[in-house]
Amino acid sequence: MHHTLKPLGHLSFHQMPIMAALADANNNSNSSISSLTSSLSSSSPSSGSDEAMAKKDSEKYSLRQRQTRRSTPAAKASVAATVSEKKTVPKEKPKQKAPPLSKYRRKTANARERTRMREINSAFENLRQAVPVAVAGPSGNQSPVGSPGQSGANEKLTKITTLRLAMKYIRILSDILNNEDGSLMIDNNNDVDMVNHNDIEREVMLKGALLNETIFKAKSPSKASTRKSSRNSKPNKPPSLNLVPSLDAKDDLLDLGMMLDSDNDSLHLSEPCLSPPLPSTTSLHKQPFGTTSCNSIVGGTVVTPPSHADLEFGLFLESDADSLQLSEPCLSPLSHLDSLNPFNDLLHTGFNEQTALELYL
DNA sequence: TAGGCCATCTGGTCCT
DNA sequence: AGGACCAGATGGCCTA
Repeated sequence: MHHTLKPLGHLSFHQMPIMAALADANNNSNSSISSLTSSLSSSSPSSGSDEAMAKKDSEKYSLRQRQTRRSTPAAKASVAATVSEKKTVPKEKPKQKAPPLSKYRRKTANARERTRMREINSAFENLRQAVPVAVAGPSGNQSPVGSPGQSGANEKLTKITTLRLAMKYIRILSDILNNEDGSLMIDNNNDVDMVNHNDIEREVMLKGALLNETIFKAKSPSKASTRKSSRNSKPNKPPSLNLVPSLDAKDDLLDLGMMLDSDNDSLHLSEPCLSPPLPSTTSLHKQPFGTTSCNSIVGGTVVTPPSHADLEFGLFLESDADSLQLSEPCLSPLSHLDSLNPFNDLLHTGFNEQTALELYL
């Protein structure tokens, strides 16, 4: 895989402490999810060894592990009671099986389950709309069908294919945004092949180029040199570790000011349709692309403020509670980063760090 | 006909 | 207690 741990940083700026805590709390409890995600990532061309395949097969059908009880006081007490009980009473009684639900409750439970599944399917449908047809292009090993309305194919993407394509699409967009030199090189040959054969992806690449160009222009030589000299006057220091924005960060706000207009709700580029979706209220986030980031300590955890990579999801994708859509016509939806992060829901609902990472990779 | 995909039912587990 | 979530089981539909 070309994607290393680096992208995790922009997944977890807000959620890193939460994710770490979740990873800690959910330790050893995510086997089924990880087996799912490992099977999802099996579309990667680099995951082809027989050993790995065999392992995946064995994982695919593995049962989920029983979760250890949460560390609530009541749970702790019950665990302690169980332990002491085991010590004193070697023969434990077989646990009484819960009686089956009444007909009424079984019916209502089924109805709820159907509703839940419908919501999931609805979210999948939104995701299908968001994934352009080309990501499933000829070089992809997914089914050769496109998103509805974008091609003549009437076939619907399966759920698993939709997830894979979404991951691939995000990867493509991330690759584009990760290239700061404007060369738009994508380090995944397979993705390059897909992108080069599709209008939508070409458009994305073009927008990426415009974005890079805009950022480059914004840092005009004269201003850049003056700022550079002022920066050079400061003594070299290690990345600051505090909660308030450092002087460097404030300086960087000037950079941002060159590029951004602001209304009450959002920041946007003076040039239309190319604004990074920075939350206007969070000064820590107001760093221009390509600047070095300083770290902060939040609750004893070192948190890396977002570089441009932190913004890459938000640039192209718009997310609400259960949908993920391309923002149109502009690249940026101009709303808050949290709401734009397609993993936001995952990160706030019990996914641990490893799961989120595997999903992203 | 086998295999993939899906919807639904069901029981277990966790959480509020 | 009841709801949410999850995964196994099952059967229907479709395609190669």
